[in-house]
Amino acid sequence: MCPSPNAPSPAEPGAEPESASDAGAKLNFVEQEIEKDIAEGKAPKGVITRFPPEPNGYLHIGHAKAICVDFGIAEKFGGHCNLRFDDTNPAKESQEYVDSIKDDIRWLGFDWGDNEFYASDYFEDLFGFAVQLINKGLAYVCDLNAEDTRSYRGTPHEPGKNSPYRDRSVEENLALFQKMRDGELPDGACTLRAKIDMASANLNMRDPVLYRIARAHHHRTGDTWCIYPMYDFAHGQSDAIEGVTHSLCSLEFENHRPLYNWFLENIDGIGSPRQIEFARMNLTYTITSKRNLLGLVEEGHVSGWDDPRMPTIRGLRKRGYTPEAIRKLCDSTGLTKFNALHDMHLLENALREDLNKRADRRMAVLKPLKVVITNLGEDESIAREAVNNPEDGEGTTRTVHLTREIWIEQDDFREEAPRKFFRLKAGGDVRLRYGYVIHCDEVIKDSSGEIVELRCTYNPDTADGKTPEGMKKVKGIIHWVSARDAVDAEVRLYDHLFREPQPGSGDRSILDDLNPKSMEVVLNAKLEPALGEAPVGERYQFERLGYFVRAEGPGVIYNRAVSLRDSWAKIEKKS
RNA sequence: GGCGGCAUAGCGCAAUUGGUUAGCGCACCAGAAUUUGACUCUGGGGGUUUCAGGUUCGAGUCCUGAUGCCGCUUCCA
Repeated sequence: MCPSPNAPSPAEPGAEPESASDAGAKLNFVEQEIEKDIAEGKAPKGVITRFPPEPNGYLHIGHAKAICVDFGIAEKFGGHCNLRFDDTNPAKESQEYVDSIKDDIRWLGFDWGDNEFYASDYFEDLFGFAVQLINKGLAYVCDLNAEDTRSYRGTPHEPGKNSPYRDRSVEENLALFQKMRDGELPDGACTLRAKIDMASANLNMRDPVLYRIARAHHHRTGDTWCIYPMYDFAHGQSDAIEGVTHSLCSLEFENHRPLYNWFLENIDGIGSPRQIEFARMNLTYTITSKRNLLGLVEEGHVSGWDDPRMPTIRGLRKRGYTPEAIRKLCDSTGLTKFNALHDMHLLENALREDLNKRADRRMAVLKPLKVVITNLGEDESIAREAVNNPEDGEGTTRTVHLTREIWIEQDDFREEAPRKFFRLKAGGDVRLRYGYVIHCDEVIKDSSGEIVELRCTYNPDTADGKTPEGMKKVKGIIHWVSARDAVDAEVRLYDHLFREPQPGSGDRSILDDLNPKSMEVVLNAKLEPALGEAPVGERYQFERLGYFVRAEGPGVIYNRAVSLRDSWAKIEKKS
C-alpha cells in the first residue's frame, strides 16, 4: 500500500491514530519531526523505534530515559519499539548482560513483545552489504595497523591522508575481504574501510573502518565469525532491516548521522530510517559513566552493581524505587537538545509522590529511647486503631497496642527544648500518634549523664485527638512502638553516593567527592510487629521518617528509599 | 584557527511556529488546614529571553557577528 503524494495519510483502516497531536499533548521536538515525517508519508507502516543496548553492562537511570523515549514515542504514535541488542563487539559482551537488561526493561514496565532482535542476527546481511560496497568501489581492505590508521586520519584541525591501500582493485578487495572472513589473516592484520573522504571536516567520514578481525567468542554466534562489523556499519543497516522509521539516539552521535545516511544511500534498496538525536538525562549527585561506575564496584566503594546507592536500575530497585517514579522523572524532564543537568531531588520527589499514594503507614523507631508510662500496669495494654493509608481512600486499619513500656525516637526528646520544638521535653506534653497525650514527669540518666529512660503519665481523656476542657492543645505528635511487641531490625539509611552535585568536576576526582555518610546502618531499630512479617520488596512509609523497603534477610532488614520532607530539619539548620 | 550542536527565572521545560503584560513544574518565601513538622490548599518573590547589530508595524522566534558550554582525533558503542 503506497500512499499518493496528495493523500499522505498512511494509516490503514482501523489502525491507531497516526497523529500524536490528537491526544492534545504538547509535542516535543522529536515528536514534531515525526509528525512531519508521517505527514510526508515516510512511515507507511507506522512509527517504529528501537532501544539498542550493547549487552556489556547493567542499565542505569540514563538508559531509563532512553527506554521511556523509545517506547513512549512509538506508543504515542501507535507504532512499536524493538529491543535490539547491539552485540557487535564480542570481547565485551555476554548473555548475562542480555538477561539483566531484559529483566530491567520489563521491571520498568515496557514490553517489546516478539520484537527482540540482535545485530548479530544480521552478520550475514551486513557482510553482503560490505561486498556490495566493495563492488561499487566504495570500500577497500586496508593493511594499515591501528596506530597508522589513527595517524593517517589526521586531527580535527588538519586533514587526513589517503591510505596507501586505498586504490586496490575490486577483485583484490573482494579476495582479501573473503580471506578476512575465512580466518586466513591474523587479528589486526587489516580492516575493511569505506572509501569516502580523508579530508572531510567530519572525522567520521575519513574512510571509517567497517570491519575488524577479532577472534573473540561471541555469546550468540560463537566462533562462526572472526570479523565483526563496527557500530557505524551495523547500526543504521540494522535499523533499516527491521523497518525502523525513527532511530532516536543521544547527542554524541550527531556527527555520525552523515555516515549513517551515507550507508543507507549507497546500499541498494535498504530503506531509510531517520536518526534523530536528543540530550541524555544527567542527574546531580550521581554519575552514569560506565567506566566510573565499574571503578566504584571494583574498588569496593559500593557492594556491587545493585548497591542501593548505585544509579543502576538494579540498585534503584533495591533502594525501594518504583518503576512509576522512575518513569515519572523521565517523562517530566522533557526532551530537548540541551545538555541538561537535572536535580536528583526530582527523582526523590517522584518517589515520594508515588509512595505517598500507595505505601501503607507503619511506626518504627530508629534510635530508641525507653519511655515508661507509670499509670499503666505491667500487664495492661490499650488497643488502638491505626489507619494504614490515609491517602488511598480505603481507610483500612490495623491495631497497635499501647503498653507500659514503649520506645520513642531519641530525637523526639530534649531536656531543654529550643523554641518551636513541638516534641517532648522535660515536664512537657506530647501526643503519641494514634494514642494519648503523655506528660514527661521524670528524666532518668545513667552515671555518665546519658538519658536512659523517661517516666511519663498518659492522660486517658485525650484519645482520638481530644483535648479535655481547660487543657492546652498539644501540638506535637510523635511515633512510638510498644516495647512488648517490638520487632528488632536493622535499618540502612542511604543518602546520595556523592556529596557534590557534579561529582568529579573541576580538578577533583570522583573519589574525592564520595559521600562518606552515604550509608548509615542502624542495628537496633524497633519496629511495630506487622513490619516483621512483610515480604521482601514491600514498601512502607515509616511515619515521620520516610519510605522504606523490606530487604533480603537474614533477620529483619529495611532500606530507606527516601526520607520524608523535613521542614523541622530546615528550621534547625537555619538557627 | 576545523566540523557538528546548544543557550528563555536558582534548576528543568513552554510560548499557538513573527503577534497583547514571556508561562508551567520543582526549588525558595509567607499563610491555611492537619492526630505524620508529611500530604493537601492559598498566596508571593524572582526575567535586559547570553551579548551586539540588522530585517519588520511588531523578534524569545528570522538574518549577521561575538561570547560561553558540550561533542568529535577507539580496529568501542
